[in-house]
Order: sequence, then C-alpha cells, then structure tokens
Amino acid sequence: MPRKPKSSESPMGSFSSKGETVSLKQLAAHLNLSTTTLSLVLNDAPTAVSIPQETKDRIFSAARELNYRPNYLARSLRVQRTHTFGVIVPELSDGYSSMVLNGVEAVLSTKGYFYLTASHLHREDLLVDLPRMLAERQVEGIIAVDTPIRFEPNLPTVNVSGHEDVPGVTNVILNHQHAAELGVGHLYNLGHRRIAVIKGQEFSSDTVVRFDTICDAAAKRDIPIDPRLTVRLQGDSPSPELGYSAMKILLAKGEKFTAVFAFNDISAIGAIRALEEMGLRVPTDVSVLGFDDIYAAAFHNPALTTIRQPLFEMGSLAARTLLERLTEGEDARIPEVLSVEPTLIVRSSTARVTEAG
Amino acid sequence: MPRKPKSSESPMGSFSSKGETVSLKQLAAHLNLSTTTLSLVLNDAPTAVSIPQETKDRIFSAARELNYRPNYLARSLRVQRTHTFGVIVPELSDGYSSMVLNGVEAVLSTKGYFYLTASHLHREDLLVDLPRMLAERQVEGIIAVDTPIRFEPNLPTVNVSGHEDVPGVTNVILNHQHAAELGVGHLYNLGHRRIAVIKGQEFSSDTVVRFDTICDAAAKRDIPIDPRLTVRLQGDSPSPELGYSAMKILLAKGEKFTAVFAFNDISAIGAIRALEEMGLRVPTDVSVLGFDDIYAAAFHNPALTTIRQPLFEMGSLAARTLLERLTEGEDARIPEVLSVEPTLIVRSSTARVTEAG
DNA sequence: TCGTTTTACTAAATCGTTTTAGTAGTTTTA
DNA sequence: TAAAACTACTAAAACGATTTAGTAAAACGA
Repeated sequence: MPRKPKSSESPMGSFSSKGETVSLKQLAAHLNLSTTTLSLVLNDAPTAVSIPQETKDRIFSAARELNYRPNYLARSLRVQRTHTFGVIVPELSDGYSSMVLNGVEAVLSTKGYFYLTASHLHREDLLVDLPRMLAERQVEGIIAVDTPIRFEPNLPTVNVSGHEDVPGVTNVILNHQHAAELGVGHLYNLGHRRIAVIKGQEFSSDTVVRFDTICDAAAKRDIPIDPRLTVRLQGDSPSPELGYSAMKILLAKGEKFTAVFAFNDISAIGAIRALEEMGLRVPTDVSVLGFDDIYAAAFHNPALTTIRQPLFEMGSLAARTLLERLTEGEDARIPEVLSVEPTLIVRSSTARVTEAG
Repeated sequence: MPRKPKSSESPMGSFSSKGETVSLKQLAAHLNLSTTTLSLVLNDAPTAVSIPQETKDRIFSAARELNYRPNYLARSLRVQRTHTFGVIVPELSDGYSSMVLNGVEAVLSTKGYFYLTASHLHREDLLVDLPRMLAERQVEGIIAVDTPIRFEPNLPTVNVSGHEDVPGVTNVILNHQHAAELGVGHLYNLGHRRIAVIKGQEFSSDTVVRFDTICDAAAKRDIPIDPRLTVRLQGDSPSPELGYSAMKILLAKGEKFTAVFAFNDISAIGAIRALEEMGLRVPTDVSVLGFDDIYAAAFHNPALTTIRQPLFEMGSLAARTLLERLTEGEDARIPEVLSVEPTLIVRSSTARVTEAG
C-alpha cells in the first residue's frame, strides 16, 4: 500500500485518475459535505432516505470521477468484519488440496468473501503458527484441509478430512466405511481374494480410517488383509514416485496378490509403473484400485478404476458450513461431522481374476 | 493436541483465555501503562532503549498471559502496509496455477506475506472486478497467472506467462523460442517430418507465442507446419478431455503425421488416449510431445516426453520481483520481461520414426 | 548550584471508515 | 399557533493499532 506521492498538478481539482486513491474525507471536502453523509449514501443506509436524490447523485458521480475506492481495512476495522477466511492446506500442488480449494472458492466468491491460503508442509511449527497468524489478520473462520488441529479453535473451524474430535470443529469427511465397501466389494466380486493395500503416510488424516475400514470390509468377506500385503507410503512429495517405491517394496517381499487397493490415485499410478516394470500387467495380472478420482485418473493408461471423493463438494460444503455458522452467531449449532458419499468409478485398471493368484 | 479451553480461574484479572481477544488498550490498562509504551516495547522500537528491562518483562509476560494478539487490520491501517498480495489465476485445479502458486507461496511465507487468491474463470467481468476488489483490500501488489490484464495496473503487477506489453507490468515468461527449438529439434532429430500441433485455447496467454515459435522452428528446418495438421483446444475444463477431443478432430481429417506437439501435458494425455483408440500406438506409430512437465507426466503410460516449464520457479520469481519492487519504492526499475529457460525431458512418448510417415 | 542529559514514561493525533447522537430549519398536525 | 414530525444534514466517537511530540523526575557535568 505504499502511497505514491501525489503529483499534485491539475488546476483546481487536484486529482489525477491515475493510481492515487481518494479517501472519503477528501471526497467529502470536494463536495462540501460530511463524511457521514457520504458514507450513508454510498452504503445506501436506511437513514439515507431523507437525503434528496440530487445530493445522492452528486455524491455518486463525484465518487466515480475521483475514482473513490473504500479502504476495506478501515471499514473492516470499524464494522469488525473482514469477510475473509483462512485456509490451511498441507501443500498446494497435490491435486487434492486444489480441488477442495476450488469448491471453497466457488462458494466464497458468490458471498463476497476472500480467503488467505497457507501451507503447513507437515511442519509442526507451522501447524501452530499459521492459525495464529491468520487469526491476527482477523479471518472470520478457518478451513483446514487434511490438517491436524494443533491450535485452540477460538475461531469457527471446519476440517476437511479431519478425524479428530475437537470441540467446536466440524469435520467434513467421506463416508469411509461405504468407500471401503465399494472398493473391497468391487475387487471381491471380480474374484480377488488376496488384496494388497498401500496405506497413506502417517501424517495424512485419512490414513487410519481408510485402512481400518478396508480391513473391516475384507474381514467381513472372509478375506482378511494379510499384514504382509500392506505397505505404507513414505515421504511427502505429491508425486507418484511414492506409490512406485511402495510397490517396489511390496513386490520385493515376493508375496502373491491379485489386486492392490492404493491410498490414492497418485500412488496407484506409481504402483502401476512399478508393477509393469516387473513384467506384471495391469489389470491382466494385477488389478489396481485408486482413490479420489483426480483429473488424471480417467486418462491414465490403463484408465484408473477408483473410489471417487467429491472433493469439490467437500470444499464447498466446508465453506457453506462456516458461513452458516457465522450468520447464526452465538447460538449456532455446530455439527461435529458432515459426511459425503463416495462413488465407485469402474474403468480399466481392475479386471476379473483369471487364474488362481 | 487441541488444548481444552482453560476454565477462566484468574482471581482478579477476570479474563478467560478463550476466544476473546485483548486489545492493546486493555493490556495497557491492566499494566497501568500507556499503549505507547507497550507498542514501543512489543515492537522493539529504537526508542524503547530507555525503558528498563524490568518493565519490558512485565509487558511481555502480561502479553503472553492475556494472550495478546495484535490486530493486523489496525496495524495495517496505521502503517499503510498490509504485507498481502493478490493472486489472480484462471482456475485453481489445473495443475498449472497451483504449481505457480506453490512457488509464490514459498517466497512469500519466508517474508511474512500472505496472499488472497481469486479465480477469474475466463470471465470478462471478473477480469475487471477482481483486481479492483483486491485493491480495495489494500493488497500491495498483484500477481496474475496466465491472465489478461484488463485493469489499470496502479498496483505493482507481475504477470506470469503474460505477453501483453502493459506499462508497469513485468511479464515472467518462458523462453518460448528455446522451448520450440528443443521440441521441434527433438522430433526432427528422431526423423519426424510431418508434425501435428495442438494449439491452446484462445484465452490462454501462451497460445499464440507457442504456436508461432513452433512454426518458426519447423520452418527453419524446412518442415513447415501444415495448417491441416493443427487443431485448437476447445473449452475451459482442465481435463485431458479437451486434448482427446482435439485429437479426434485431427484424426477425422485423415491427414498423415508421425508426431504431435501438444499444447500441454494434460492435452497430450488426452491425445494419446484418442490415438490409441484409433489403434495407433504411442510412440511406435505416433510420437507425442507434451509441455509443462506436470507431476503426472513422468508416470503416465507411456511416460511423457515433454518440455519442462519451471512453474515453481516462475511463481517464486514473480513473488521476488514484486517484493523487490516494493522495497525499491518510487525509483524501482521495472523489468518488462523476465524469462526462464525450458528443459527438454525425454521419456517414452516419442521415438525415432520407423517407416516413411 | 544551575543547566543539560538521560530516563521513563504519556497525551493526542493519525490511518479511513462507520455510526451514534445530534442540530437547525421546515412542514405538518392538533 | 404551538407542538410534533420530518428533512437534510453534521460533529465526534468509535475500531485498534503506531507514532510524534512531548513531560516530569533523576542523574550528570562544570
């Protein structure tokens, strides 16, 4: 906001429409009116009924001419509302966060809200500091995405894919049980009995639930997940590399399996690469099931069968929930959990098992 | 580790550390000091040397106890600095923008800056309104990504992948000539003579330059791009679908070609799908060259040969440039263009041409 | 001992709005 | 014709910080 020194030329009006911003006071002086009147008129306050149209028009046209732009900072300070949210994500480029953000933005932009984004990169210090910095900047609420809550939520908070039970925080989550049923059921119906599982990283909010529900769904069908057929993603890059390495490790064990349930599409893609490098064909020799349904999934080769998470909807639901909570104020009923439903998207990375694995 | 809200047990202070925020005035009253003194001490102003350590400690510990958090709005209003940028992107989930954003954030977060993101979705009204709304929110500068400048840049502005020559705007661009040389050269060296080109959408900043430089590089090698071998991406979805449709249209023409230079990796992936559906194998029958080197490129099947754009670096360069311009103030030298270099990444979607196309 | 510095602070202005509580002057109502 | 109501405004107090321009008391120097 470094102000350009006013190049005060111009004969009497002394304003150039370039760069400089005019304050309400200046505009008022220019019109020989008080800032009160201007504020009332410009904001179309109820009190402004008594002000004659002629005066209103004078104000409007002067505002336009002098290119008056209200200072949102000043206004926010006064009315104690910033119309701004803070959004905390692990990192931006993983496809997951940006899809959720998309949903958040779609809602906020229609309500005149903006948002500040911050990435914690799985760093403990940032998990503590970022929420505080956002609070200092007077955001009205916080949307955390796949992020552990390491702060006292004195601000309305919604956690997308959060599983902690923190009072005052609404978790927007996928119906994981249903997701596991869909995924395991699909593989089971195709004849798969030995299913390998690629688990998520420890820091990922969904890691535990996803694995547990998969195990439940498998046990229910009498094909319990063999611990020797599980690997965990290591590292925090959002690249298929991790799935690739995980699958290499799994393959090195020499255990037999006919299907893999990957933690997400990205790791499924990496896993497929590793399988093919070993001469195993997908889906002929091994079926691979992804999770999320990111843009690339449909166009991967083979096209990924996957459990779709409605990430956009989760983002918009989070935003709507937060907005509601703000309008309801003190007596807002804070839902602990809002859950959305997954969908099984069958494509070409899974197939009926041919011979005994 | 969400801490339980402390039950307000303080004997005489009568403040709960829950939610309520303490203002400097309240803190000052609590200490029987003036806000001036507190401000001086808390900001470690030079004047504060005369204040005894004992007083300073009293202030610090009271600030900690009462959980004092300065109101950034108020501070910003007073010092006329918000330490906030505005970032305008076409949309968030296209992989491109989020990589650039990542670079922006990496720089800004180390400098105590935050940023507001806004998507224009290629809508003309938003292209005009968003910059104004960001300006009202007193951002100190604007980073536009692949976005036409439809506003008077009264704020320091950097356009990533901008090609318009707007006074006061720095364009951070790829060395497209070099990129075209790398791409066309690579295909030429593999023996390709009839190269198809998938052009970008009209709204994409890079569309024209990319096509022109490709044509130049081809003409220079005496293999001018046949207009019948060009298609344009249609639509604004960030899905490979567009490349798929484009390639379908191209194939329908029945013209022969041995290689395709796609506008970006996403469309290359779609194009590959279309080719394979027609029974053409990549790279055996047709080589496909992508652009950008997004995460998925390396793990696509076949792995994409592509021209890498250092998107992260472009984002961080944009952010650094803007920051510099702010510190230099009035006498800032505003570079018109900052260019970064592409890299050819050879993988498996391109191969030597086997028989005469 | 008087004048100057230094020490340890503070009152008040300011940033740019909104909002509360008016105030004259003019009309209307009783 | 006086009271009440309306019209067309405005002064000044917020909002929560920073910063300028002090001040009174203590310490120091000659």
